[in-house]
Amino acid sequence: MTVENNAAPAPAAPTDFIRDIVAGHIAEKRYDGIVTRFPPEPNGYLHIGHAKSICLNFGIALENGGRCNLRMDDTNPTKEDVEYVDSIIADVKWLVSGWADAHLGFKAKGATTAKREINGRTDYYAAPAAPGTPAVEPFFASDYFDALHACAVELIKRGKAYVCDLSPADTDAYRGSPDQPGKDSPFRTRSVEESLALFERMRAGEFPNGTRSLRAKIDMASPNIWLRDPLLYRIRHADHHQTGSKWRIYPLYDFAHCLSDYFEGITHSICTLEFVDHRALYDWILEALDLPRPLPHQYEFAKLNLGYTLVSKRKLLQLVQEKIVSGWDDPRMPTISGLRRRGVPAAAVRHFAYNIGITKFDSLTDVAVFEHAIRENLNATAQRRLGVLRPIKIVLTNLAPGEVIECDATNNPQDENPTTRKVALTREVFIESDDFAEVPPPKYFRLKPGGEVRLKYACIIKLDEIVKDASGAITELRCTADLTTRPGGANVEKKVKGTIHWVSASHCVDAEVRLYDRLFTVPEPAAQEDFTKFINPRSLEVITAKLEASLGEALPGQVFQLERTGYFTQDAKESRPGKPVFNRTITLKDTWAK
RNA sequence: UGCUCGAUGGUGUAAUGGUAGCACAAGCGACUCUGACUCGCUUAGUCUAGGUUCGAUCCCUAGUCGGGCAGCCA
Repeated sequence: MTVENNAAPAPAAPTDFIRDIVAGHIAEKRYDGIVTRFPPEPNGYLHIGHAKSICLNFGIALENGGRCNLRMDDTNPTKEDVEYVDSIIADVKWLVSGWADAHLGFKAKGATTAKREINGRTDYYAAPAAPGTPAVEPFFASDYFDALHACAVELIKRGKAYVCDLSPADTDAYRGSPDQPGKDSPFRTRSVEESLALFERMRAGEFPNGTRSLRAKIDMASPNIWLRDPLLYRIRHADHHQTGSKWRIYPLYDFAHCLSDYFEGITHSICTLEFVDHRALYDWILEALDLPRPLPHQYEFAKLNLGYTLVSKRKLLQLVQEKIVSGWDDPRMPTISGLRRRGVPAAAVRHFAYNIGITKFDSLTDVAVFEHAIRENLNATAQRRLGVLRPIKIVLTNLAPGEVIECDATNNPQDENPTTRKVALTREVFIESDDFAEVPPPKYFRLKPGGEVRLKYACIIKLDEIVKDASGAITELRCTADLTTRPGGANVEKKVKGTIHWVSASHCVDAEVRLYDRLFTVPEPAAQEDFTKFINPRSLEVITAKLEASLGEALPGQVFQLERTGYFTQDAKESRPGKPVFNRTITLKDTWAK
């Protein structure tokens, strides 16, 4: 069982230029309801950049009582895989869970488009699953291959598309360049009948890859390159992860996407800025088909750039393939699955997405904004525990061997009515080696020769003696515990400057702890010629820590604050009973850092 | 040098013709049985030049700078 953390308050709904547009459409009653979609290609794992898009699309659906369809944009069989389909479903569900689940658009398993007539015009509609449908799944663009094919045939019949025999290289050459108009393909004037026949033979698999294509007949001299008779279908003798060997031709993005949006009744098709130039084509295709229902429209926003982070499926794939990280879900990865494994709560990701806003400005977001969202959430929700990362032994000489003093430790001081648990104080305890200095720097609050410090929840101790071995290394610190400073004792109110964390040497568990740091040493790894040269050599440090005994039974998915140290979660993948593994989600802020 | 999108403190984002605000970061201070949290204070901004207007971050013109586009990828 996992414990989900959605307890932190949700931020107020943001406003931005896209939400303003939607609000305008609602005011003028332009659509029956608001339907958005999140349409990843299943060729990699989702990352923090996708989370921004998910939060936007689901947020708009949620705020307007609408729906956001999850759709696999799987029109290129050679790059896609079911592994990715499965991970995307899991990641979207995780991110949306406890927030917009009710607005997540899935379809009945196996359902595809329904063909129907509206006012004498042919229509295709892909309905969402009715409430209570037992088996559901995401929408797939590949579900629409039949409908898409019919639309392509219709376009040919209308004289708006033609089969072109130009090779890929010649197609390129004929396209011209941004400042040079293209020239018409010699096949542009081919008859409708001939194109229809050839397209059918393409579909039947009669021609090799690249020998022919279906093209829209628009304008080879258009200043917009995407209007220079763009390809609609290509021949691809490849099996598809959903449709098997049925198809030998596959639609391209521009043709499939606008129509998939239309089939699903999408009202607002939101994508990133690199598609601005495609919008004219999006509109052209839908308008060329004379479709009976209201048409969707495309709106673009700037994708996320995050400091010290890579936000590109292609580059993340490279990290995985070159084994620079352990996998897509390596806790250092900015993938949703990596963040989840790291211990980042979904609510923190959502809060972050809301905080950064939606604009058309190509910005670089400071990773501190993300870290703040994580700490803010975890501070409110995480149970506190004691754990020592780099132990140094203390002997409390006035406690008898075997003597156990039970102390009440607060689980979360942020709670309105905080609960407590028992921790054992014994003769031998560990403290953090950072919390002792034989030669203390200025303004050092912690344990030092002749000094006093409070063991949190226990009592004040005084350092009497430093014991060293033959080589001069410190083996233990001998201290006296002032038990009158315990809660309820005569001197509880005694103030010392430093309060430190500790664990009993006899009441603790050893755990492998993985200390993660940022993966890159430069703010913009993507801007480097070779980002693999800027991997942070200290992005992972593995230590054996001494943790409070209760952490031996920690639940995966639950994030704890090790007091004064940071937030940690049990590794869902590699932690084993009796051999726990913890991941550091993030450190606490440290304003004393030397 | 075609088309296209953009530019507000260090960073990100509000203000759409009427007091430039918020968050993060940074600095200082208070509090503290977490050098955390919280609280208070401080530093710091409308790319440039014209124009319209009583009034311009906002509208117009020109410029400057930056992003994107020439896959049979999405």
